[in-house]
Amino acid sequence: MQPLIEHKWDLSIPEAINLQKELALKVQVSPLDINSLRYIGGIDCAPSTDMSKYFAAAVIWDIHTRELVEYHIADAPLTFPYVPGLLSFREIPAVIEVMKKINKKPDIFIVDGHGIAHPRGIGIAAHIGVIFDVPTFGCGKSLLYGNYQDPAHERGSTSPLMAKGKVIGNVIRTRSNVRPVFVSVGHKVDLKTATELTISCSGRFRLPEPTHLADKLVAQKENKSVIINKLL
DNA sequence: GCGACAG
DNA sequence: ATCTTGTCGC
Repeated sequence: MQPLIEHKWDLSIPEAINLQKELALKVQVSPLDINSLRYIGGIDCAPSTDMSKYFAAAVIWDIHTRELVEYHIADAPLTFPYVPGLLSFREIPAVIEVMKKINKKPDIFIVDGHGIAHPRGIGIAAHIGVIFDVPTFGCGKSLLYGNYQDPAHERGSTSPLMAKGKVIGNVIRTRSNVRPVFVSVGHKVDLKTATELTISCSGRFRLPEPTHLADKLVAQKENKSVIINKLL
């Protein structure tokens, strides 16, 4: 897979913010039938120990068999600082590299991070969706933007994530009595479908299976040879 | 001006 | 993201 929209990544912070405002205009929130989704992509990233580069892991998980069908890892130089709201500029260069290795294009991608639940409406999940023009949504482990009431403690409970009087995502309890995850649309999908998919991909862990697997895979970054056994 | 602040 | 032990609970 290759990005359809290409732009510079070595930008100053003000330039990056302006680019986000432009790209935010291209974000599409549209209905997507959950029954048409079988191959679910999962993406997660992590910096190298020496902080000189960033690794990105991509997995493809079959929601029918509930098994991993493909996985890859890649890296790219780390050039951008961590600034809340500008995570895309640190991680997407590595994501572009793993995407190049994907053989079977997934029906949708779940990205570790936020979608439109972002100060300018374009978190990393939305940014990836826009430049690759594929369905994506974000599943973050903590809050970046918005307000919410804690959802009930039972698995499957949800509570709307709000900002400026609008619903920008859902806070979802994927496991009973465990901290919830923050789901927001990225591109070419609707919140209801993203929410239902998150719940149907979860159960064993706090994170939905695709993201959980990508998380475990990227954690093996520096030793990428002994991973196969431990992952399957 | 004072907090908040994905990974 | 990462530095970190034991411990509580399903």
